[in-house]
Amino acid sequence: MKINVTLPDGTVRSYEQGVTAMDVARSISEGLARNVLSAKVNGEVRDANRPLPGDCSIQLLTWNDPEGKATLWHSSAHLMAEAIEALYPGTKFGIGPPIENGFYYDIDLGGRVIGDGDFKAIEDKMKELAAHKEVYVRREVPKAEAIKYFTEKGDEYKLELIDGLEDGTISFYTQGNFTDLCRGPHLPDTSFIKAIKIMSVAGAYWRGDEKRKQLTRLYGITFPKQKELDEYLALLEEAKKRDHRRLGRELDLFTFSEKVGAGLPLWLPKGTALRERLVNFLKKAQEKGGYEQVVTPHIAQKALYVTSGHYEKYGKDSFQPIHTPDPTEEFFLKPMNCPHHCEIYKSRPHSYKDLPVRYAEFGTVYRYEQSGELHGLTRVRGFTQDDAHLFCTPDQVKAEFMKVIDLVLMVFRALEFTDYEAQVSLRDKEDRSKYIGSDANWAKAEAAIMEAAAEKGLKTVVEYGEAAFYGPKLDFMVKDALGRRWQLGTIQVDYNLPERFELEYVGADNLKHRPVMIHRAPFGSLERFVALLIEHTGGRFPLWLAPEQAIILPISEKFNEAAQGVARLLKDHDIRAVIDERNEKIGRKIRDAEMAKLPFMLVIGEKEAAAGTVAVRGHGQGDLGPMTPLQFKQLVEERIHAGLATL
RNA sequence: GCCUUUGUAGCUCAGAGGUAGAGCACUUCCUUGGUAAGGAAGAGGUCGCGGGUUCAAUUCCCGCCAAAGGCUCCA
Repeated sequence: MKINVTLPDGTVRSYEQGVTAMDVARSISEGLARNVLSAKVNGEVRDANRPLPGDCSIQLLTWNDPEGKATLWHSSAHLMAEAIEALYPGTKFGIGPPIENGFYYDIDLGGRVIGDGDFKAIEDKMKELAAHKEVYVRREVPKAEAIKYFTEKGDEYKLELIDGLEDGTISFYTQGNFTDLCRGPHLPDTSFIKAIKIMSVAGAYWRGDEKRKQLTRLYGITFPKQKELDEYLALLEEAKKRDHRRLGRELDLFTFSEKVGAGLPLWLPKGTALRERLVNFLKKAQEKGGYEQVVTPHIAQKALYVTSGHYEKYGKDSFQPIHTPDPTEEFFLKPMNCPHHCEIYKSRPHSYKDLPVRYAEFGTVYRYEQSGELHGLTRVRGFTQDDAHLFCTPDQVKAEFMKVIDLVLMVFRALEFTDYEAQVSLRDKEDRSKYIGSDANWAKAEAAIMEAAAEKGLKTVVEYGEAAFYGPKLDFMVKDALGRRWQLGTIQVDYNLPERFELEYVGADNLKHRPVMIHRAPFGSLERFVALLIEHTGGRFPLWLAPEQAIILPISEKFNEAAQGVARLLKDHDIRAVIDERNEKIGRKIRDAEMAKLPFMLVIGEKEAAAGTVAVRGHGQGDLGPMTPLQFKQLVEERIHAGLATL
């Protein structure tokens, strides 16, 4: 009996029944066989050494395929588990999947504590086992047998996992002395794993439930070549140089003080200048879009948040009430601007002719984030949202929503965030108790978001359980230097707060109607947005945003006066320039300016002073030649326009 | 909040049971120099905070605070 195997290029080869993907690889070339980690058979990723099911199309997977990487890492997780079992007998195992960069295994060490001092021993053991070229053996087992095996082993975690599986779909993989419940697929043998690094250890709740036991999660990464591990580690080091917490200090943008409090950023003058420029940029765009600025206080009475639902939802987990001499009064720091904006809307009657009404506020809010969650500027306890609330009639929702999408995308383009993901954040499928409002309202809101996103041709991913408690969201997610996803822009459709606040407008029928609210923030928060902007630009901000656009460098102190003249001239033309008047050589001044990532350096010495010019040098570009301050001003303007031309 | 790790000068870091060191930054002086670090001198630290052990703690132990990487959470 022969079977026909179709390769990705369309060629069909004939093999004996029982042939494996690895055999196919070997028949093509030995070199290929050495690199095959697993194979996609009729679209399903399987072990390379598993017999092919019959006539099929296959794609051999190597390190260059994401699924190939996942296979290596998944098998590495098993290898790590084997090493751990050898080093720490009695360890129980949770789950050990491959992830974006490497793999982890959740383990229960029965009271033993593992720290990074133990990593070397685990790595060494893994290397030793890998060198044994242990074969990964797949075996399909009946559920009863699987239960028996892990009952005898005393591993309640695996038993719980088996409990959720159907009989007939359960498989074990064994390599060396270690057997695991696993769907696979796996490598042919452990020798494919050449370079091994245990990265970190963390606590992780079993099944992601904080009410259940916290297991020890060990993160690791492996590669088929040592060189690739070295390169990966070097890449991580490079990424750390873009960390906004580091650049924020180096570029004098912001700081924190233990005395002020964790998660309460202090913006330094340069950071403030950057932030103000972002604010003004958006304000201008919003004015064009028919928004009106409003201002609301930082605190409000408890009753406001009882009405909005925030009190019930977050009251216990937020900053606690502010008291006054009157013991019956309780004020809260505002965690959101929307309740205040609802009250502004309510302050006067509205006709359908006035809608949509768009209230915008750069509103600073305070949320008591869990201490373990605080992270630089991306997760803080006091931050400013570029918030706005649009009150519209039901049939205006979609058009308004689409306009907001345009605004968010314009902002992202202006700041060169090309790598974002649009995420539709919906309710938790199981637990509806976390949300307010009727199913009908939620259905309407979800439909509005889906339709608007679709009509805008936006590629979206859907995430359940990510909605706000009052409505679904369209979130714009961006990754930081280390690949962590953060929500920046957000747009939310809300049928619920208008109900709670009893918002109304008079329709053409002279009857009262309920408006629909759209919450939206293109940046999300200034803090988080600036953090991501720092990481994406590496501190080399777009010219229009740079806190300082140029630094004037006198060749010697003799030319400080000439430099001041140039500085005045540039200032008159709205170019932000400073002077380095230090008693240093020009080479030193240039080096320091380059390190400070200043966009332009203007050198002024005898020649320039006489000719009324400056010698311009671009950051990372070298000498751009002499020009007059006015010519330089034109250069700056051209560069800014070129950068914003795509808007 | 939970797990692991860390906390020494403005920054990056070394150090040891007997009250501390380097480089850079800073100040002063010399130098007035043409495109990525000129030279010299000086100043600067309650070794995160609070307890405990000890003749003696910054070092060992405990608690707290803060930070890092995760988990959970995220209006």
